[in-house]
Amino acid sequence: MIAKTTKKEQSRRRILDSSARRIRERGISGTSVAEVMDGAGMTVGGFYAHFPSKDALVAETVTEAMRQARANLCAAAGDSRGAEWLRAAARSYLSRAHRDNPSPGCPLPATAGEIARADPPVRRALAAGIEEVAGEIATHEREAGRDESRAEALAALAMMVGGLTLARAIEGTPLSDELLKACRDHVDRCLGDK
Amino acid sequence: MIAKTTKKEQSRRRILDSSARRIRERGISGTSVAEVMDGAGMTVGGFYAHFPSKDALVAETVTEAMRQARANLCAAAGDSRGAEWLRAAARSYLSRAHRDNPSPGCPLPATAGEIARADPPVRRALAAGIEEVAGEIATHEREAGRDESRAEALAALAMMVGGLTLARAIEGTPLSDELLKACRDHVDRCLGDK
DNA sequence: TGTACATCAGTGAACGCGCGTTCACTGATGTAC
DNA sequence: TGTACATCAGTGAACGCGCGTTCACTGATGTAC
Repeated sequence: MIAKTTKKEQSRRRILDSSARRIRERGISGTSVAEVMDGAGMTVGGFYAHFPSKDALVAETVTEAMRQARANLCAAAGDSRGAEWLRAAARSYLSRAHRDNPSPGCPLPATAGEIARADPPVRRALAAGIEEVAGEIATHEREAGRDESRAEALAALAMMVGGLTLARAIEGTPLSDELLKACRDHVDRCLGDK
Repeated sequence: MIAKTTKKEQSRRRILDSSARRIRERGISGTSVAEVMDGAGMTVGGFYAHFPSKDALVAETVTEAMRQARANLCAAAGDSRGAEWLRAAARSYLSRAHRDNPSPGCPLPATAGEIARADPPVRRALAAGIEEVAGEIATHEREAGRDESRAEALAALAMMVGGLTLARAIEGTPLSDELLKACRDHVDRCLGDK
C-alpha cells in the first residue's frame, strides 16, 4: 500500500506548521504549547500524543523552518545563478516585506538568541540547518568566481541574519530601513562587477 | 555640597549592574526580577523602590549595556584609528573569548531577537544605542577612506552581531569557530590594503 | 450484513511551579528640641 | 549631649496568572465473528 497520510499524520503536520509560524513571530519562549495547538485547531491535551515535550517540538520546528528558509532564498532568486543569485537572495532576505512579515520567513532572527540557551537537540538542529543554508549560498559564491566561497557564504549569512534581526528590533525608526539598505548595498558592493 | 552618591544610589547601581550581567547571559525573558535582586545582594521586594517595573529596568539596562559595548570596542582597538581600529574591533568582537563570555560583552546577541516584541521604551533605547555604536564605527570607516562610511558601518555592525549570535547558538560545533573566523576574515578582506 | 468490542486521537480540567507585582512590616538613620 | 520621633530603604510572605505537563474520559473508527 502506498503511503497515504493518516489523520494523525495530518494533525501532526498542522501542529508543526502552527509551531513554525508562531515561533518565527514570537520566538520560542513567547510561544506556548496551548497557542500552537490552538493554531492547529486542537486543544492542549492532544499535544503529547504527537511530541514528547515542547523541546522536541522546537527541535523539529527548527529543522523544518530552516528547510523552508533555504527554499525561500532559492525561490526569491528564481533560476538565476552565481552573483545574480546572491544579489537576489540578499535583496529578498533584507527586504522590508521580510522584516514586517516574519511568519513565513526565516526563523533565525526570532530564535537564534534563545537557542544559545536551549537544549542540545535544538542546537544540533540549528547547526544542521545553518550548514545547509550556508552550503547553498557557498555554491553561488563559487559560481560567482569568488575566493574563499564558503567563508564568504558564512559571512554573508551572518550579515543577513544580523541585519534583519536589528532591523526588526528597531522597526518603526528610520534607522531600521537604513540598516536593511546598508546591508543590501554591502552585498552589491562586494560582488561588484563579478 | 558635591554630589556624593547616597546608599540608595549605590543600590540602584548594583541592581543595574546585576541586570546587565544577567540579561547578557540569559536574555530578557530568561532573567527574573528576583534573580537580578539576588545578584545585587538584596531581596525581590526592594526592587520597586528603584524601578517602576521590569520593563523600565530593561530599558535602562539596554542603554547602559550599549554604552559599555561601545566602550569595549574602543578599548579593544586601543589608540589605533581608521582601518586598524576596524580590524581590531572586529577581531575582538568576533573572538572566541567574547562568544564564550557573554556577561561583560555586547547585549545585542542575547536580546535583539526579543526586543522586536518588547515595549516601545526598550526599543527606543536600543535604537539610540545602535545609533551611537554605528556612529563610532562610521568615524573609523571614514578615516579608513571608505566610501559610504555610514552604510558600511551599519553593515559591519550587522555582520558582527549576526556572526556572534549564530556562533553562540551553535557553540560546541566546529562550525561555530569557522563562522567567527569567516566574519573576521571578511572584514580584513573588505579593508584590504586600506 | 449486522452486532460487539478494542483501539486510540483528541478533550478539558487539574497539577505544581515560577513569574511580576503588592504590601504590611522592620530597623537603621538623621533631625528636632 | 541626650531623647523622641519621622523617614524610608529594604524584607519576605502573599497575590493572581500563565506556563508545561498529566490524566481520566469521550466518541469516532475499524476489526472480529
